[in-house]
Amino acid sequence: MTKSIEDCLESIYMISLEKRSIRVKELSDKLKVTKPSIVSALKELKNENLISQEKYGYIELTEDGLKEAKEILKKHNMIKEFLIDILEVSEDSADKDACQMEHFLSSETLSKIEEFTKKNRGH
Amino acid sequence: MTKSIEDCLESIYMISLEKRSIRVKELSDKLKVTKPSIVSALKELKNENLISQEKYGYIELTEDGLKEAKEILKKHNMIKEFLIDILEVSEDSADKDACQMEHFLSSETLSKIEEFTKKNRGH
DNA sequence: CATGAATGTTAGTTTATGCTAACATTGTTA
DNA sequence: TAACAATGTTAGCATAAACTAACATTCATG
Repeated sequence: MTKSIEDCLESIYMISLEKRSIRVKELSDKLKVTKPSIVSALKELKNENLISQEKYGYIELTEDGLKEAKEILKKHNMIKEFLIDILEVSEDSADKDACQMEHFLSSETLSKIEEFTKKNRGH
Repeated sequence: MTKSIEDCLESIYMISLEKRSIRVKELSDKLKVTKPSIVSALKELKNENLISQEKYGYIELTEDGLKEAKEILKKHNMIKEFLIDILEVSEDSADKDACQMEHFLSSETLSKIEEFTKKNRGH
């Protein structure tokens, strides 16, 4: 799965935590890309059976999609927590940077970040 | 300047620290991309007057290119140092991850990383 | 010094990610 | 309920970054 498609799945899940219906427009606003860009990401997510959507209808996560999205968000939040709690980065920058880092950081660095945060949070 | 072009400039500088002559082949080996990919990056670097190269000849940094390259490498090393000294990531992963992070990290996160390393190195 | 190996270049293709313009559908409201 | 606003879709284009295949040049050595 590519970065843009993963971002889209992640956003679908994040929105789904607050409201039942998810629309192209909301994703387009959240991710700050145009609606056609969202539509093409959705097409791929449908191909991979991670979401379902009737034409012109609402977007829903499948069971697989939900599982995948949870993992992505978990990683995102882990990095964000590190940036905010350890490095004292502002929430905005932390969110933006975590959104990039989540896509390529080595598993080694990822686990070192997690470990470091556990040990040093609150110091 | 895009990521791939910046990577190329950075590698030219790194190689230049060890030997006088820099060739397409060395860059292609170092960056693990094919020679045509290097050639197209070099073309852009020439356009921006950051390097000079005669056809089929050696690659040299211009004054501007040297300045730019030094800044890029400084950033790279700063991130790498953080990953190694603070998070205790292996050199290989640190190098690989720093090479990605250097391209998009917010200036805020960058300066927080630098600050944190200064304060905590050796603890 | 001729030839083959190494290196450099060009042209063209592919994939990822974005965009705009044009059009289709749906929803709202005067 | 007709018309317009909002939303969704399609088609086509642009750029970045990679690739392969084919070809050009240079170098090294038999």
